[in-house]
Amino acid sequence: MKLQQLRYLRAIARHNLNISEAAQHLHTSQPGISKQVRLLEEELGVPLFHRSGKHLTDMTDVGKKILHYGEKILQDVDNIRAAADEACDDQNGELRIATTHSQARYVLPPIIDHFKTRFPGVRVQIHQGSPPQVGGMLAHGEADFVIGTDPIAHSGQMVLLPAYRWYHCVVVPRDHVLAKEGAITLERLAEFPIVTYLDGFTGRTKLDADFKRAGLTPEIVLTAADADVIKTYVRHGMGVGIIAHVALEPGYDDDLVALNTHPAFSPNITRIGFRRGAWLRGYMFEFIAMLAPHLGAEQVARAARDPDAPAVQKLLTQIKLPTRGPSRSSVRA
Amino acid sequence: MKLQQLRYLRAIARHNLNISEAAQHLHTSQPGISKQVRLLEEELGVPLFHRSGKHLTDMTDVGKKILHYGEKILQDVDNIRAAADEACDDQNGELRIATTHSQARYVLPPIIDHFKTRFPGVRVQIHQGSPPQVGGMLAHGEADFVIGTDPIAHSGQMVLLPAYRWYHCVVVPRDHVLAKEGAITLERLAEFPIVTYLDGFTGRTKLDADFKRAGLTPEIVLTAADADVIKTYVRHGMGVGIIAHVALEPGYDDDLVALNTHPAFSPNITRIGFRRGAWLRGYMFEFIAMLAPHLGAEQVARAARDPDAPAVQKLLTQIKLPTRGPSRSSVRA
DNA sequence: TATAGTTACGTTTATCGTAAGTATC
DNA sequence: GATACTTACGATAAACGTAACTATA
Repeated sequence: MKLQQLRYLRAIARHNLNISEAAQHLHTSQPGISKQVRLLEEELGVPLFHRSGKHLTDMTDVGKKILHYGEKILQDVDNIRAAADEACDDQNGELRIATTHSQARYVLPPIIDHFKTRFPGVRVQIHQGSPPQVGGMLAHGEADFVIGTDPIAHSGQMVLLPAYRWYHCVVVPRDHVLAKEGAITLERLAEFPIVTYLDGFTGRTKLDADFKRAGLTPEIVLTAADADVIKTYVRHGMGVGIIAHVALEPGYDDDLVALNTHPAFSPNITRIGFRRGAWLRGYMFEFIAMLAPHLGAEQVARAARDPDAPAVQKLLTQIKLPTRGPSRSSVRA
Repeated sequence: MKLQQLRYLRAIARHNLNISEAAQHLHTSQPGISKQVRLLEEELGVPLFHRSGKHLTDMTDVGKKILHYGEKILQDVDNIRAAADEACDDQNGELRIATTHSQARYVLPPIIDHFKTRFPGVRVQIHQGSPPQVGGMLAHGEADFVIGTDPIAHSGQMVLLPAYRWYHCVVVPRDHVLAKEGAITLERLAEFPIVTYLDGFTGRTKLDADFKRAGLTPEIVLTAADADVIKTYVRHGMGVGIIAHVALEPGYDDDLVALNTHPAFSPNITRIGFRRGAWLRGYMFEFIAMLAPHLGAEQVARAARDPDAPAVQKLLTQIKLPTRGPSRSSVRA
C-alpha cells in the first residue's frame, strides 16, 4: 500500500468515479491511476469499485471503508507537513478561509488587515460560498477554516467553536415612516414589505422562527444572499430591510436608519470551524484569537485534538460570548 | 513521504533510538533505515532527532509530533488491511489478547473454548503480563484487546469498556478455625496472617483501601501475582488467602473453603480495552459479546469510532454490569 | 576496542508517461 | 462514433543490501 494509491482513490471518489478527470486534477496520466487502483485491489484482495465492463459505477462497501481510512491518513500526512513547516518557519505559510458573504464583506476585512500586518509572510485566501459550499471546502481540505452562522454541514470531522453573537436589525431610508418610531414591534414590522436574506443565509432561519413564534407571516418581497443587495433595494424603496447589524458600515450607510425591534430578534451565533485533528499552525491560533479573543490557543488546540473532551464541551456551551454590533438592549443606532 | 519511512521512524522510537536494533526487528538493513530517515528529514526540512556525532540522543519536538501522526497513519493502514481481510473472509483471522494471569487462567478458558468452536479458523493468541505490560502491548499494536482489572495505562488512544463485576473472597483450608465461622468481619480477618496478590495485581488496590477505611493494617505475610500460588500457600498453612472469587475452581479447590466478609469487600470491575479508532472484525465483536453479553456489536462499534460520544459515556457509567461469581449478598460458598 | 551510524555503489524493482487496443454510452 | 478504461512497453528513478569507512562510549 502506498500513499499515492490512497490519493488516487480519494481523487476518483471526488470526481464522480471518473478516472480521467481525477488524473487531470492530479496532473498525471490516466493509465497510471488505473494501474495503481488495480494494484491496490490486488494487494488488499478486494474490489474497491463496482464495474460495468470498463466503467466504474459505484464504490463497494469495503471501498468506502477503505476510502474513509485513506482520507484520515492523507489528513495526517498533511498534518505532518504542517508541523514540519511550522517548525522551520512560523512566519510564512497559508491561511485559507472558506466563508459566506456577510463575514467576508463586513467582519473579516479589519481582522485580515490586522493579521497581514502581524504576519506579512502568510498568504491569505478567502473563498466565498454558500453555507453548504464552504462546509464542503473544509471537508475536502481546500480550506483551513470555515466561518459562518447558519447550520454548516456538521460532519463528525468538523470542530465548530462559537466566535461571536450578533443580532439582526431593521433598516429603512431616513425619510421612511418607521424611521421616526422607536423600537418597533414585530407586528408593526410585518405591516411592511420585507427585503432580507435568502433562506439558509445569515441567520434567516432564526428570523423566520421569530416571526412564526409571534404568529406572523410577513410579506417578503425580495430576498438576496448578501446585505449589499438588500441595502440597495431598501434605498430604492422596495421595502424594509432586515440585515445583520454587522453589515452596517458607518460612513457609507448613513442614509439609512437602523432600528431594533421589541421584543428583539433572537441572537445568532457565528462560528469558526476546522477539521477535527487538524494541525493548526501558530499564526492560525492568532487568527482565531483576532476573530474571537475568548478562544485562546490552548483551548483551541485541545478542541482540535479532542473535540468531545468535557473541557471542550464546557467551552462550547458555557463560554461568555462577545457580541458584535449593538446588543439586544440598545434600541436605536 | 512514504509509509515505510514512518514505519522506520516508529521502530527507531520503540527501540530506544537504536537504529540497528530497529533494523533487526524489521528484518532489513541498518543503512537502509538510516538513509530513509535522512531523506524524510530532508523532505520535511526539519531534524527528527538530536544527534551527538553519529548517535541519536533524543527526538526533537517536531519529531515527536510527526511520530504521533505517523503512528495514527500506520494504525489506519492496519485498519484498511483489516477491513479488506474482513470483507473477503470473516471466518479466518487473528485474535490477540493481552491480559493478566487471573483472566487468562480462570475467566478466559471457557470463553476461548466457545470462541474456537464458533470460529475455528481464527488463530487466538493470549499474551500474559502485568497490567502495565499488557497496556503497552495494546499501545504498540501487538495485541487487539487488553482485559484486566487494575488501572491500565489509559492513554487517550485506548477505549476501555466495563466487562463484569466481581468480588474478593477469603479462602482457608477446611480445618481452619475460620472455616467454621459465618461471614467474618474485617477486624476478625486482620487477626490472621494474610496471603494475597502483589500490589497492582487483581484488585489489590481496592483491598488495601477497604482495610485502610476500616482502620486496619493486616499482616500480609506473602504476596504473589496469581491465585494459584496464593492457594498453594494457603494449603500449606502459611495464612488466610484473599483471592478473586472467580479464581476458585469447583472440583479442584474443594479442599478449601471460601468465605465472604461482612461488610463485603468493594466490588472490582474488569474491563476490556482496544485501540481507539481500531477496525474491529466481526469475530472480535462476537468475542466481546461472549465475555460481556451486555456489550453489543453496535455499541462497541460506536465506542471504537468515537469513545467520547455522549451515548458511549452513558454506556460506561449507567450500564447494568453482570457479576461473575457470588455477589456481595451471598455469604458462603 | 567494540558498538553504532554514515557513505558509496551496484542490483533490482517499481512507477510513470506514451501509444495502441477495447469496451461502454 | 465518442468517451473512458485497460494493456503494453520503455525510460527513469528510487529503494535495498553489501561492503568499506568513521565516530562515539
